[in-house]
Amino acid sequence: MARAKIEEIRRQELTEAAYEILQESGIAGTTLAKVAERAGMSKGIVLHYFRDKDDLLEAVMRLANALLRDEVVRRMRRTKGDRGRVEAIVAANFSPSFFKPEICNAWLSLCAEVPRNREFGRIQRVIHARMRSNLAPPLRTLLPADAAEAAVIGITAMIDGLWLRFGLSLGGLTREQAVAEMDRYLAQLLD
Amino acid sequence: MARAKIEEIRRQELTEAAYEILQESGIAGTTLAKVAERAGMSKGIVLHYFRDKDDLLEAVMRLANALLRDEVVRRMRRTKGDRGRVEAIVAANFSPSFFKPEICNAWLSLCAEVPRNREFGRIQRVIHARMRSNLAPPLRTLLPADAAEAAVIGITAMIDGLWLRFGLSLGGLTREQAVAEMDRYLAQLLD
Amino acid sequence: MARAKIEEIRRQELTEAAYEILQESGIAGTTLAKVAERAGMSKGIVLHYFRDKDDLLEAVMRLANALLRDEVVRRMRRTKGDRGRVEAIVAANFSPSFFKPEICNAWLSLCAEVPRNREFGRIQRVIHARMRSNLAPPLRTLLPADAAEAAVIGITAMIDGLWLRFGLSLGGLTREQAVAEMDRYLAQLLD
Amino acid sequence: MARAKIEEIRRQELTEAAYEILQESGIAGTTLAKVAERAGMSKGIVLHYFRDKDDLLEAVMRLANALLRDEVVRRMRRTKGDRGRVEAIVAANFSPSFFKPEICNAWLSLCAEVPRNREFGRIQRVIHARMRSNLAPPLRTLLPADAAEAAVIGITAMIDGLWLRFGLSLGGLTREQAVAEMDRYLAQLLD
DNA sequence: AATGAATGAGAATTCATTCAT
DNA sequence: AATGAATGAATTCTCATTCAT
Repeated sequence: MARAKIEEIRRQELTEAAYEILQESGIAGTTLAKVAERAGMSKGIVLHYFRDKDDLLEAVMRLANALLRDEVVRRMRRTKGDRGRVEAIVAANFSPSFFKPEICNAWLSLCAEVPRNREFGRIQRVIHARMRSNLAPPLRTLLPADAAEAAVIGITAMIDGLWLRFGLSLGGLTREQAVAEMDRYLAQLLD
Repeated sequence: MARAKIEEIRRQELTEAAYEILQESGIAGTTLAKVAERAGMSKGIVLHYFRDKDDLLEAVMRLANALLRDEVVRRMRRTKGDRGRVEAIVAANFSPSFFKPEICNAWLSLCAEVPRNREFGRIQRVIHARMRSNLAPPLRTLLPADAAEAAVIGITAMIDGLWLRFGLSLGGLTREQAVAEMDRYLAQLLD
Repeated sequence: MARAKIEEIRRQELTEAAYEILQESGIAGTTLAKVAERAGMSKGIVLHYFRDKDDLLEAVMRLANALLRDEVVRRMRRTKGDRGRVEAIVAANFSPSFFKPEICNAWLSLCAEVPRNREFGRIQRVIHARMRSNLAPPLRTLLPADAAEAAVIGITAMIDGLWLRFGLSLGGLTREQAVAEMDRYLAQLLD
Repeated sequence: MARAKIEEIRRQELTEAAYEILQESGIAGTTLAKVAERAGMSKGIVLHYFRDKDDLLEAVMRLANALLRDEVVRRMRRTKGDRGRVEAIVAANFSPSFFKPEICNAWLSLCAEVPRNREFGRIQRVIHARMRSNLAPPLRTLLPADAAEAAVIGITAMIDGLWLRFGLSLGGLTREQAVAEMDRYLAQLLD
C-alpha cells in the first residue's frame, strides 16, 4: 500500500511540475528535463512513472480538468436552485484561481493537440460530457427543451471563447470584462 | 518584373504549403522538411525565403488572417444596413471554406503560441483591432454605447469559442449547430 | 565516488579526442561527429558533457595549456638558479612532446579565433600572465628592470614565432634549428 | 583586352572584399555571401571568378603578401647600406598600415590552415623564400655565415611572434612595445 | 525506487556550389 | 558578364527514450 502510494505521490508531483512548465513554456517547450528539474527529481524518473511524454501530458490534462471540476463541485454545493447551479458552474470557470492567462494558455495548448492525440480527445470528450451533464438538467427546468440544448453549447462556447482570448495574454481583456460579458450572456439567456 | 515577383510567388507557395502542414500536423509537427516537400521544393529553399521557422509561421498567420479578412470584405460589400454588416462579418467566420476543423485547429495552434512569440502577438492584436473596427460602428448604431462595446467582446468570444470547439474535431458540434448558435446569440443581442 | 567522477572522465576523454581532431583537421574541420567517433562515443554525448562546440574547444585550449604548464613545472622543479629557471621554462616549450607540427598548428588555430571568442581571450590572457609570472622574477635578478620586462616579451615572442613557423609544417624549420635559435636568443639576452 | 581587364578588376575587388571580411570574421566566418555583399556584387559572381572558396582565400593570401612585399620594396628603395636594408625589411612589417590587430589576425587565420591546403603552403613557401632572399645577402655581409643563417630565422620568428601576439587583440602589447622589442633584438644581433 | 549515462533520431540552420536565364 | 534561384550536404543542437547500476 505504501508502495502504491509512493507511485501516486511521484506521479502527482511530476504532473504538477509538468503543468507549471506547460503554463510557462507551451507544449513544445515542455521537455522532460525541465519537468524533472522543476519537480526536484532526476531526469530518468519521469519515464519511470509515465509511459512517454504524451502520457505525462495526458496526466496534466486530467489534473487541470480535475482542479476545475473540484471547483465546480465546491461551488455547486454552496448553491441552491437551478439558476444558481448554472451560475455556480460558470463562476467556477472564472474563479481567480483558474481564470489566469497562463492557465488559459496551457489549456489552449492542450486543446490544440487534441486532433493528433487520441487520448487527449478522449479526455476532452469526458470534460464536455460532464459540462453537459452539469448544465443540462438545470437549464432544462429554466428553458424549453431545444433552447436548453442550445444554451449548453452557447455557455460552453462563450466560456471557451473568453478563455481563448484571455490566454493570448495580450492585455485586451480583463478578468472583470470577461466576467461581465459572461453575466450579460447568462442574463440574456435566462431572463 | 517577373523576376522581382518570383520571390513573392515562392513565399506564397511556401506559406500555403506550411498552412496545409500546420493544419495536418500542428505547430510542433510542422517541420521545414515537410513544408518543402509539400511545396515540391528542396529543403534548403525554405530558409532562403524565410529567416527562420518562426518567420514562416508568421507568414502563415498573416495568410490565414488575410483569407478570412478577404471573406469578410467580400461579404460586407454585398450587404446593406448595420445589422447586415454585423451578420456579414459573423457569417464570414462560419463560411464553409473557413469553418473547417483543420483550419480552426491550425488557428488554435497559432493562438497557443502567442504568449511566447512577440510577432504572433502583434499580428493577433491587429486582427482583434480590425474585428473591433469592423463591428463597433454598426453595433453603435444598433445598441447603446456600452452594450455595443460589450457586444464586440461577446461576438468575438462566441466566434472564438465555437472555433475552438470545432477545432477539436471531436464531432460533438456540427457546422449547422455552430451557425445556429451564433444566430441565436446575435438575435438575443440585437433584437 | 566513481559516479561523481564519470563526468570528469568523459569530459577528459572527449577533450583529448577533440584535441587530436583539432590537430588533424583545424577548427572548422573539428566537428562534433568526428570528436565523438574518435572518443568511441555516440554523437549525442558530446553535448551532454559540453554546453556547445565552443565549450568543448575551450576545454581543449585549457587542456593544451595544462599539458604545457605541467611540463614547465616539471622542468622548473629539476632546476636551480635563475638562469636555469628561465632555460627550463623555455625548454619546456620545445620539448619533443609539445614542439610538434600538429600541436603548434592546433595552437595556432585556437589563437586565430581569440578575437572572436571572449572565453578564448580570457584563457589566453591567463596563459600570458602565467608566462610572465614565471619568467619575470628570475629575469629581474639577471637583468636590469626594463631589460627584464623587455625580455619577457621577447622570449615569449620568439617562442611563439618559432611555434608558428613550425606549425606551418612546411619542413623549412627543424626542431633542432628552432632550439638552436632559441638558445642563441637567450644567450644574447642573458650573457 | 578590356575583357581581360574586367576580369582582373572583379577579381581584385572581390579579393579585397574577402580580405576585409577575413579580418572581421575569421576563416570560418568568411562566407561567399558576405564577401559578395561587401564587394557590392551578387552572390553568384564570386564563383564565376574563383574556382571555389579556397581559390578566393588563396587570392587573399597573395594579396596580403603582395601588399607587404610592396611596402618592403618601397622602404628598401629609400635605404642604403646593408644594415639599412635589414632595418627597412623589418620596419615594413611593423608599419602602421600593416601591423594592425585585424591584419595580424587575418594572417594568423590563413597560416593556421596551411597544413591542410596545399596551395596555401606553396604561397607560404614563396613568402619565406622571398624573406630569406631579402634578408640573407645584407646579413651575410654583416655577420659570419652561420650567424647570418641563424639571423634570418631569428628575425623572421621574432616578427611572426610579435604579429601573433598582436593578432590576439588582447591589448597586452602595443605597437610601440613591439617595435621596441624588434629594435632591441636587431641591436643584439647586429651590434 | 531512483539515477543519470548513453543513444540516436530528427530538427533547424548554414553554406558552398550549380545552373538556368 | 552577371544574377540570384535552387540544391543538398553538412553541422550544431535538442530531446525523448533506453539501459545499466
